[in-house]
Amino acid sequence: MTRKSEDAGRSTIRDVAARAGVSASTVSRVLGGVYPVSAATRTRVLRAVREMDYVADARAKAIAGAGTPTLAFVLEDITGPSFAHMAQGVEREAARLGHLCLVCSTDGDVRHELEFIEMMRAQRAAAVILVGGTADTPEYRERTRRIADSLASAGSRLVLCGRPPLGPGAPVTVIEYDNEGGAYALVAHVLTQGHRRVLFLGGRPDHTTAQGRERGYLAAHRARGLDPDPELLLHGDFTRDSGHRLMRQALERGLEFTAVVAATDMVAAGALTALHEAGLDVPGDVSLAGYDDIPFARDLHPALTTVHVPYEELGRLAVRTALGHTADTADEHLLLGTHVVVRGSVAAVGD
Amino acid sequence: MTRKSEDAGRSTIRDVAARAGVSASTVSRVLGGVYPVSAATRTRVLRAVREMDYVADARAKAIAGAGTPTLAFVLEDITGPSFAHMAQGVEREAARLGHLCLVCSTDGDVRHELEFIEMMRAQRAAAVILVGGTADTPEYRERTRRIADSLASAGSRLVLCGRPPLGPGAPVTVIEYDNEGGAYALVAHVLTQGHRRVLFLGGRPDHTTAQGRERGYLAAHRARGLDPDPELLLHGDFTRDSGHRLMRQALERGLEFTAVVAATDMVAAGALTALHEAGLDVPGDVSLAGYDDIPFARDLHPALTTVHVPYEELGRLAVRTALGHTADTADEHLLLGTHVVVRGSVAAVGD
DNA sequence: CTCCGAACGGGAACCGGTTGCCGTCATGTT
DNA sequence: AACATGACGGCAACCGGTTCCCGTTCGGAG
Repeated sequence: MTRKSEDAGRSTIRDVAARAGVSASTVSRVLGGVYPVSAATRTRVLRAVREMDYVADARAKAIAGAGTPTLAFVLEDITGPSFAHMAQGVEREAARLGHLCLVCSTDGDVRHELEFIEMMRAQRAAAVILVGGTADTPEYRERTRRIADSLASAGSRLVLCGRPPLGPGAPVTVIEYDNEGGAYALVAHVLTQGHRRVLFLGGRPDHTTAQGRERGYLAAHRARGLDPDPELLLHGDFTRDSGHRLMRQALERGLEFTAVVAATDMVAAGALTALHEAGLDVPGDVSLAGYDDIPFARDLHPALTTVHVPYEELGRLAVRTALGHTADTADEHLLLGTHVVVRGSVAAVGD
Repeated sequence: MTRKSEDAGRSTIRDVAARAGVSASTVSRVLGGVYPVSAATRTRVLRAVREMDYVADARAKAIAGAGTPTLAFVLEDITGPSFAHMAQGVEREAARLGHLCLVCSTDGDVRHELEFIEMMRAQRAAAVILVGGTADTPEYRERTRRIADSLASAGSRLVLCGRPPLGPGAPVTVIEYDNEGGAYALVAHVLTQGHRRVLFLGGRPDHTTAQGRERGYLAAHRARGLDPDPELLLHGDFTRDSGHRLMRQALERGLEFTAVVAATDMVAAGALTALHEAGLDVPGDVSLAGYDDIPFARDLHPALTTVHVPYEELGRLAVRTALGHTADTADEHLLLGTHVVVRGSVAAVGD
């Protein structure tokens, strides 16, 4: 057994110092950077470091004031394609800037979200990024605002990514994309094709993202002087299964419609399968549109007309603005644009 | 300005102690747990903690020997559906066990992977989980083995999740699923339907996952005394675009085949679109199968026959076994089973 | 009314780093 | 040859916690 030198990773800066025959401060200086150290000493120290396979403890560094800050993001479900793209944006930008990322999924449970944020505060994360929409209730706003204050006073910052602001005065950075505008444009496109009964497969009624898209759906109708049948406004969640179930129920109940707009591409995918199962042709018998422009949208048959959202960019921006600001920066709000991607799933009515 | 008490987050345990009129040790004891503290003192301390919104610095705790260990996972691309599910498994299990997760994507770049692992070592992560296959070269094995030793000697552990072992003696935990077996079963199913010229849309030739699936493809043929035409074995990567491109090229080159087996569902999705674009019917003109059973597979048209892989379970297991073992546990190797999911995209030949 | 032990709380050392301050030594000037 | 000067490197304090060890104080038993 070569225990002596093989007890590598456990070694401290003092062990390295001892082996190099210098003091701990000198090792720190050699590793740290700019302080003048003679070439001979530097060489000895570096050799010791290499031989012992020494890596400074990042946590000790952090506590001593050196060390790169960590940043954290909290999301509902990493397997959702749009979440995943935001996460990718966050992670890439953080990596580019040399920061580490902590990640937590909450499964949509507010209690988990709270716990995690507390942990992030304990970790002294430079910023906490909340990714994706949520149920918007008064309690939620009050709670989140308290968290924002708490983080701000600890020198950190809360970032809401794809989630609306909390109202004026909260120390929060918000990077959103235009749910309502995107849905408006999409539904306008569908109406332009002559459709008049457009089924909307929405999300949970209290979910901010779902609400925005629903508002767009309604606004597009009103702008043309139309008043959509309330029966055509269905609620579920953002999963593929929800789309499948809602669509099947709609067909069973004999609802009449010539087009379907789904709150997400996932929902649209499930709906599409339900339509196929019912023997209906898309877009021959009924048109279909989604929202998010996930990569898969092109591979549905027919390829899905949808709304493109710059998810990765959203994540990147969140990181950049979060790190660019200090505790007492005013609240900030960026709204990214979206655009309709026309593919084959929406046809003119009666074609 | 109520600066006095609002300078919350920045407060240390000594500040809290001062406000409660006790020593830092006492605060630590109240918060920490089991040491006997009188009810009166405890109350005073807890009130001070609440008033100051104090949270102990997790990094300081960690360095002092208390504190929950962190664990880290490194993957190629969080937006890949199968990676995302593994990530979800890792994250959920870690959360259940009260651990925090660091996450890094490498974009398939080995240099990034190395950098990140070094960072994880600096963070003194309890375990580093490498998620997903990789290019398997001698250098890779040697390098990874060095990393494994390095982590082991630092009291941490390397876990390979969905990636093959490094050879005997490396201090590594491996949780794999049976790529070859799954592909074998899938291709056997296709051959049973009477297909004899089966196009294989593979991944990168040096990628471990791709290799396993390719071996299964070959083995299934040989088991029936068949010798697949080498022309039918194509290489790309695991993306949707790769599947699309490969399929289109195959059609342009006039390759003859009655079925297509794709290395992943993503590849299959791209291939399906290319087949549709060429005016071919699936499974009428050509059968198609994928691998991974991502949620979307059901919503392709026709629904995709594929191989189900317990990705989330894989991630959970990785965490559990990683944390269950100490530095000098022998290397360990778990192989999870897979099974074929028959949907509509493979039909009997000549039907 | 002592004496003893348990319950409680404080001081100080320690975890593994960084950094301000100061002493030493070798050099370059005059 | 004496002196100023700057390059190096060590000591010790500090970051924010935990925990060992020891001194008080208080209660009950003898």
